[in-house]
Amino acid sequence: MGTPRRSAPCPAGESAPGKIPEDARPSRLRLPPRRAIVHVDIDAFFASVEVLLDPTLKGKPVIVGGLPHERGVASTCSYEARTYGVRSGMPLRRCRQLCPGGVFVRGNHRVYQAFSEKFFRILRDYTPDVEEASLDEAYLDLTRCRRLYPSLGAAVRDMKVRVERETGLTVSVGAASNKVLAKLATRKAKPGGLFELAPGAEEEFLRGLPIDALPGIGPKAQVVLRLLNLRTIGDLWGLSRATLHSLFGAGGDEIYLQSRGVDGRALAAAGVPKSVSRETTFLEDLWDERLLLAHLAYLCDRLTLALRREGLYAHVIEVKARYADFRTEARRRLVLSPLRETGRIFPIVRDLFRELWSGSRLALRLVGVKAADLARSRPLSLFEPSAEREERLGRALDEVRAKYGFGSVLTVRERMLGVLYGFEADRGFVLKTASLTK
DNA sequence: TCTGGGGTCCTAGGACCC
DNA sequence: TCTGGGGTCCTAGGACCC
Repeated sequence: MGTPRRSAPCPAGESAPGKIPEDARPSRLRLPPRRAIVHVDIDAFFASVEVLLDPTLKGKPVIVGGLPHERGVASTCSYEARTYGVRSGMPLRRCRQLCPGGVFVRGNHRVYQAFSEKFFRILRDYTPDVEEASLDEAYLDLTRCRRLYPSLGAAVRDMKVRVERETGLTVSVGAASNKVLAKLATRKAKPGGLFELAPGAEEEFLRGLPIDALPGIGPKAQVVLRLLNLRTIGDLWGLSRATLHSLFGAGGDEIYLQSRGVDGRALAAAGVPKSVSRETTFLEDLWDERLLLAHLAYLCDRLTLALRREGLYAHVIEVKARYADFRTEARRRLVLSPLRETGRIFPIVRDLFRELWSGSRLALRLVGVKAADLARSRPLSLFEPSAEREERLGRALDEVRAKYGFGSVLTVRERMLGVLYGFEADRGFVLKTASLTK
C-alpha cells in the first residue's frame, strides 16, 4: 500500500504527551531527538490577495468563489465576512443571505499561484525541508537546521516577519514536535499569531479542543462521535483503538494516535502527482448530449494542457458525471500505452461518458475528466508517429492560447462538436456551452 | 443552506490466477 | 465434480482536505 495518509504508528520516535498508548510507546533505550516542526498558514489567502490587488476592499467583507447568483461555494472569505457567519465551503447564495453587503469576487487562480510561489521561496531560505501542503499552507522541519540558528523561536519569528513584509500577507504559525500538533498550534495562533506548543504541555492543550479540530474528522465522523456524546479531543481518549478502528477503519487508528498527539509522519516530498482533473458545474443542468460532449472536449483540452505543462502521461482516464439529484458516478479505463493527447483521450472519454449516461438520461449538473496513474515519460517502445503529430498540435495550441486566451482558437473537433466561446470584457474568452442560460 | 474545483487515501467486490 | 484459499489487479464509490 502507499504511504499512509496520516500518521504511521511510529514505534520509536515521537515525543508525545502524557497519555501515550501502550502500542505507541517509544523505546526507552534510544529516544531520538525531539523534532522541530513548524506549520505556516496564510490567513484568508485568496481574500487577502484580493485586498492587496484592490486596496479599496480593505476592511470589507470579501467573499471569493463566484458571484452570489451562481452555483458554487465560497472558497475563502475575509475575517470581516466571517463575522457575519460566512465560512469557506458555504454556498454563495447562503453567503449573500448572511452578508448582503459582501463583496463577491470570482478570483484569479494564476495570481494566487504567483503569491504562493513567492511564499514558498521565502520559506525555503530557512530550511530545505519544506512540504507544500496546499497553496497557502506549509510544514517546515527545522530539526536538521537547529545548529544554524541560535534560537529556533527567533528564526521562526524572523521567517514570519519576512513573509509578511515581502508578500503583504499575514500568516499564522504553529510550532511543535510533529505535524498534527503543529497544525493544531496554528489553529490556536489564528489569525496572524504564533503559538509554540511547549514540551509537556501537549495533554492539557489537546484535552479541551473540539473534536472537529482533529484532521481527518469530517462531517460524517462528527455525526457518529456526537451520537456517542463525544465533544472534545479529551473525550476521545476514552475509546479504545479497536473501537475507533471498527467505527472508521484505518482512519480510526489515525484518530486514536493523533488525538494523543502521536504523529510519526515525515514531511511529504514533492513528487509526481497522482492525478490531474478538470470539471465544470453548469449554471443550469444540461441534458443535450452534443453540448455535454462538446464540453468534455473542452475539458480534455484543458487536461492535456496541464499534462504537457507538467510533462506527464496518463495510464487511466476517468469521466465523472453528477446528476441533477446530486448523485455522482464515474467510469474509468486503464490504457496500455500512456496518453496525453486530446485526440487519443477524447474518444475514450466519449465512450466512457456514453456508457455512464446511457442508462438514466437524467440532466447533468457536472461533468469532469481525470487523468490518473501518471508517469513522467512515455515508454520508448510505444512511440507512434500519429502520437507525435498530436503532441505537436497540442503544443502549438498551447502557445496560441497562452497568448490570446483559451477560447481564441478551436480545434476541428471542438468546432464539429459545437463548442462555442464568447468574449466578455472582464473575463476574456468564455465557454458558452457552460453558461447557456445567461 | 440546493451543495466548487482540485486533490489524496481507503474500502469493497469481482475477475483471474495458481 | 458441487467445490479451497490466497494474492493481485481493476473498478466504483466515498470520506476528507484546502
